[in-house]
Amino acid sequence: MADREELLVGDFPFVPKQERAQQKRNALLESGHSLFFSKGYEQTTAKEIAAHAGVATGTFYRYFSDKRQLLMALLEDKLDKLLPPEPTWVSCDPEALLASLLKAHNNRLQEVGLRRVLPELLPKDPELAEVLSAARRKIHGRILSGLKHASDSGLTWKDLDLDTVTWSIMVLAENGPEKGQQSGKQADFLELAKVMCRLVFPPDVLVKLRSKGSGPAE
Amino acid sequence: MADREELLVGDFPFVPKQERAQQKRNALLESGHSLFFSKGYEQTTAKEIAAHAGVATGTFYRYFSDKRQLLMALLEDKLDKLLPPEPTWVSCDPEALLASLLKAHNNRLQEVGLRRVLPELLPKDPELAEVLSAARRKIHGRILSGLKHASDSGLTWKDLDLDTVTWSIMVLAENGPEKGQQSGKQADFLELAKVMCRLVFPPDVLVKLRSKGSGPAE
Amino acid sequence: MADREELLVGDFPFVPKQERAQQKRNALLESGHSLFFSKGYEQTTAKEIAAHAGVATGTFYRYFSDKRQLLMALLEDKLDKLLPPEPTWVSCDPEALLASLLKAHNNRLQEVGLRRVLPELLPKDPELAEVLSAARRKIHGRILSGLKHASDSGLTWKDLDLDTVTWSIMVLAENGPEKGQQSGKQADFLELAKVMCRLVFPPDVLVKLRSKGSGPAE
Amino acid sequence: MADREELLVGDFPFVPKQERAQQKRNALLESGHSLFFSKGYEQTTAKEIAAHAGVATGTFYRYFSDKRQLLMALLEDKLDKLLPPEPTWVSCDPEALLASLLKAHNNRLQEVGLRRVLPELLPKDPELAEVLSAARRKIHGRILSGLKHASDSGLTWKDLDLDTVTWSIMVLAENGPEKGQQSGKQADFLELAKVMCRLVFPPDVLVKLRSKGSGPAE
DNA sequence: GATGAATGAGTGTTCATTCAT
DNA sequence: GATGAATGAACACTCATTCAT
Repeated sequence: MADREELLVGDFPFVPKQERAQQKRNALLESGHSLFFSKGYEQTTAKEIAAHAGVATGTFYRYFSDKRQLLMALLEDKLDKLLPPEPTWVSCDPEALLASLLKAHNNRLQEVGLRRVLPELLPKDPELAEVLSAARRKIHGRILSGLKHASDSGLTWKDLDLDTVTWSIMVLAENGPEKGQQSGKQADFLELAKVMCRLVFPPDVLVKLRSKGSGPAE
Repeated sequence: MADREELLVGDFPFVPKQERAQQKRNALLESGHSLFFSKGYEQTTAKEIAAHAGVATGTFYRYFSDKRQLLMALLEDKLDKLLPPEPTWVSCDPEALLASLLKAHNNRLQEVGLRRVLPELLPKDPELAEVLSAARRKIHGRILSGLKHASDSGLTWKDLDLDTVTWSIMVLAENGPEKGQQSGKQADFLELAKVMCRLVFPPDVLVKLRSKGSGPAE
Repeated sequence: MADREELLVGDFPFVPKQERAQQKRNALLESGHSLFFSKGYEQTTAKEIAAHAGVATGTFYRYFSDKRQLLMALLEDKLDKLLPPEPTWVSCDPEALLASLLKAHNNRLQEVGLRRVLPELLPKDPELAEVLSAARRKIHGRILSGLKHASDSGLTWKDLDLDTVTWSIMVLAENGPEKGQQSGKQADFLELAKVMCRLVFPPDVLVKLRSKGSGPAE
Repeated sequence: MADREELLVGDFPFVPKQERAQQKRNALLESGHSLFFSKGYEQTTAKEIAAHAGVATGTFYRYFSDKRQLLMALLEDKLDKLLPPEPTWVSCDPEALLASLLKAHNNRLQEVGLRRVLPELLPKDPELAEVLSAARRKIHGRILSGLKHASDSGLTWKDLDLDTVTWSIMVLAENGPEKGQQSGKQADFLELAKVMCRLVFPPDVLVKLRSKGSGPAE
């Protein structure tokens, strides 16, 4: 890859093999990520990933048993970053707060970039599906837990099923505005946040929260 | 293959060629549909579709210029069925009405079964993407128009962006409960309908509508 | 093909089957000819030939065992027309006479149009090659015989091998000017005739022949 | 495959990769050449060429983008060898000289062996046709230029069109005796040379040239 | 460890030929 | 006889994976 320097300088700094290996592995992961993202999974060949990472084809198979495994590694790497923090619903301005959370979450999604490959693979890779499903369950749990806090404080609608609301929020966040090029208008994050808040809080609660001034954040 | 009728009816001399051809074409469409659905588009070969339909490889190419064209034919066939009617929001029980609409829509989606292939192909087939995008725009338009009616009658929230609400309803309907195998809980249609109605009507409006008596909707 | 008329008129004129068959056979031959000519042999499919002749694919195989056989039939049909008459060398103006013969021959070649397919097939079809070789031997024989007449009358060069001269004349005629688009200049038939005559007659013989007056040729 | 050298020389450690690759490329070229020659272009499959060269199908496509490209490479390789030197007409024995040139040219043609494929491909590959046409124009130019020299020295017939003569010589040389298996007799090179010389020089000029003894070559 | 040339099963597609109607 | 739908072997070409160097 870029080992020429060592040869010139001698074996001096002696970068531990493991570290060099890690670099290569990361380069491959990174290349896989960017190629999967831009061309899709099936359309990306192992050779391309290797070339893009500056290593030989065979090297690819030293670090990953196959293309699929690289994807799984990618997922493990990135999936944690995808997990949003448990949202705080009770604040002086839940709408604005939620909007900023949504924006941040969307950026993470964008950066992770797996939206490009997942739909292609989920249906035919049950293991992958399970991994992802677990992640979604985790997210679902966090949101639900946040809602329960608010609900326990009597701040939410009484007639809505919290589970359904949770699920709705998650779906709306996942298919967030950014993806919405397809549908006509680009709803912006604040409007989306308002919609979500409407599902959670009766309007008067929002007014009350706002009037509290500096509501203590969780 | 599909000669069963003759067997039952006896030797009615001539099955018109066109009809036989239609039968074969349909068998291929059907096979394509079910294989695409179960294995995905890329993983399904023309040979397999032909075999599954009980014809030879070459026969496939008599009826369709290639795999993609079969998919497009499938889409044309099914896309109209996918279009939901413009929902009527104003009724004595919008929630129940909406729930039944959602259920019907979901059945259509299920039957059409393209959810399996579309995610795989959309990113790499701009024409297909355009066709679908147009369909979604149409749906979006219908929902929005329905909401406007209700809004003009002063029945809706005043502080929510109709476009965003429309988009939210569409997204929620598309990713409806059935798909929710992935996320833990299966929200049922009525709960989902309630959530949607909350986005549209203030609770007191719903009460008023209900009290109006038995207005028959659609 | 165009049998609908009979059905309307009844069995009245009763075109003998053989004749109708001949018509179809000829239509197929003609279609084969024109398609082979314009697209080459391999590039022409049996289906196309049938369609162009206005009959069904299967009908093709009633009249010809396969594509190759149609070509052979074509050859037999056309090869006789290809045979030039034994040229008369001794005339008052051999050059002009030869030029007109060349022109006529070239027209025949053009019309027959097999130059398009023969090169493609000769190397891989020994039987075809033999048929053609026989034809060429026949032509060679005719030219040689003509030359011998002239030679016996003492009109030709004495130091040239008649066989080689014959062969040269044949080759030049076959690759005649028309084909010469490829090489830069388009030699015209008279110049070519002069060249051929130079191979046969010493210049003074030509002068003598010319002075003989108007001997009618051929 | 072609490692015989190593076996003889011992284990000279590294056969440079490039050299191994060249060997394989050459083996493929050679296989292509011999298969095209014996079976024709269309009848030869890439798989066969690979098998004949002792490599796998995929390897073929490492060295050549497709079958056609291998042919083009073959042509480039061989076309230069095909170009005859500008013939020297003025010598003490033009006939003998020409005969030996013809023989040499014929050997080259034979070795190149493209006569087998060109007729098959020329009509349907305009690029190939252009490449070949250019080569022929070059040859035509060389011959014509040689003839002009002789003509300027007043050694040639005055009544023949030089262009036509040039073209005739070229055609005769191209369809040289060797190809003449098809026509009955095998004219030999000397006789053919005599014929060509007759087209260029009046007999008395030849006598004069011969009597000169050691005529200076060009 | 790293390389990249080699592999060969697998893909979509064509077309000469057959055969039920 | 005539039809044209059906056949299936064959082709050019790709790519995940292996392995000699």
